[in-house]
Amino acid sequence: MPELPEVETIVNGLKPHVTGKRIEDIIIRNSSLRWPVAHNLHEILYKKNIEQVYRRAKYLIFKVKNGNLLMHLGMSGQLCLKTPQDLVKKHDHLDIVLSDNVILRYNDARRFGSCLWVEDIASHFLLKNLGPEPLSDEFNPEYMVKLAINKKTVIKQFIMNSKVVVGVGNIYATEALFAAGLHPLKPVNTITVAQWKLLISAIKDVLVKAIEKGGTTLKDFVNSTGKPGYFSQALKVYQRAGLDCFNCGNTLKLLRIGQRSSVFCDNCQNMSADL
DNA sequence: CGCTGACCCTGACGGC
DNA sequence: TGCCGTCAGGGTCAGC
Repeated sequence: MPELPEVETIVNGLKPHVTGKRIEDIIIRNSSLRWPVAHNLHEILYKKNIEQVYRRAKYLIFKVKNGNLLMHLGMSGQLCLKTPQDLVKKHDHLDIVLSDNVILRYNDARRFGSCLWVEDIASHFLLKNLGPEPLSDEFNPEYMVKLAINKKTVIKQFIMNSKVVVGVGNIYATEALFAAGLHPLKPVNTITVAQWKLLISAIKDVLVKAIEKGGTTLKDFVNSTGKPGYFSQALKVYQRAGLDCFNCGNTLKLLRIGQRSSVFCDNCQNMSADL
């Protein structure tokens, strides 16, 4: 469900309602997420103040005294602001009850998400090997050229690898490759500096625009207030296999790359080194 | 070390 | 109406 723009949208929505609030209760209805939710989470967090809320990769981080609550939404996770009057629904696995009757409610049908207590973010095994943020200056052509030397990995899997760069999931990888005119199966050691420049700008551009639209709702993405995002209307190739390319009119093709579906235009997206 | 595929889980959808 | 196969925005991990 959520890629970087969706998590960013949720974090931005939560910030004003959560920052500075005190944790009054933790209700765990189902602890079997990607990793088991600690049974003593209540004791750890009780009466602690949420000092800060921010995003790293696709993780949401709630900073409190002496540590952090690290959350990931997996494919189907939702994190919404609720009140005590809101009914508990199917797959509402976790409530973080805050002062002023604010409830942060985690819902996740597939339970691929996680909720972990982490004392030191920098050294945590889930975070310490992550690559740079895609919207940072660290994510630049020189960095990618250096990483791609001698690697035959195909470009789509490369940009979706969080050790290379974080936050680029299947939707935005697909869209950025189309925008940059690069075939998703192109080996990374054949990509020129000019092509890296084009691709990196395309990734930054698609992520920024998606954040501006409040994320992409394909099926069930909602922000912290339960509203959808509107970037799906701007998608050029994702979920459009078999339809006409907006650029050239050719039929868009579908491939499976690393168990993920990949839509592309074999006329506009080429394998060669020319631009 | 790097890459591939299996796997975690529920739900929606299409074909029969 | 139901059963079955397939697919879905994520990421880890074993095995080669």
